[in-house]
Amino acid sequence: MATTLSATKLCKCLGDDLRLSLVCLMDVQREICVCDLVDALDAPQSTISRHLAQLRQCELVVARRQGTWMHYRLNPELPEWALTVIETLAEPARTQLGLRTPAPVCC
Amino acid sequence: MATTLSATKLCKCLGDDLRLSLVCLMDVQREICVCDLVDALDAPQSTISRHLAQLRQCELVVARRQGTWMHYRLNPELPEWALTVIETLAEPARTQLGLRTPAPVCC
DNA sequence: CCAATATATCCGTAATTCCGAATATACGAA
DNA sequence: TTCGTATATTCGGAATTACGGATATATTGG
Repeated sequence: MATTLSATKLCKCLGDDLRLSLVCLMDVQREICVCDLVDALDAPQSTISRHLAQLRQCELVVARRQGTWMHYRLNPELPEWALTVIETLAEPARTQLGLRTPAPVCC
Repeated sequence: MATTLSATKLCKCLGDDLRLSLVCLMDVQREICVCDLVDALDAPQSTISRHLAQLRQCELVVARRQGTWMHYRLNPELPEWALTVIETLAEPARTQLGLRTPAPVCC
């Protein structure tokens, strides 16, 4: 089910406030753990986890386990066009979505 | 109902094969009329028209009437980041969606 | 006014996506 | 093993979106 990333699929992933926020946060912080994501964005944990799963499934992000924590970051093997899109969107998205760069809280 | 374009909304618009195809075709051809779109993409006219309406409503594209024909093109007042996203996606999308640049047929 | 062409909109239905509480799982520490 | 914390998954229902045939509208030419 890990169909390779297509332009349409990338856009679908980014076409949701919460997922776009997640991706933006990962774009600033090289790596960020779920607890930080949960309290940076105001949404229940299950919702965030579900969206993270979706991003993982599209191979937009990868996760690394460290003990109980999961650290997420953008997939370093993203095709260049995908990365360009993300970085182009990051700035307008941050202001539009009211994201302030959160200081790493836990981990 | 013409809420200004946001990053999320742009992605939502582009997160559909048909709409992305439409946008790609407008990105190559400066201007293209509906009949050309209809026979470049293999979809019923009402479907294409509906998606065009959606793109119009998000202000991603603008239309110009010339007699019976409608000519569509990317909104020239698109914010720069939006245009960058579109142009970044255009190339991979074209091959992924199997779009060949169609020779203008009518108009 | 009428017919023909191009395009848009309506509308009922099908498909997809989203939500969040509840529950399950994974891991470290005691 | 048992507990506590962190995260993931399940599940049923709500909401959104997509589809396309039928129909409406707009425009030109006769």
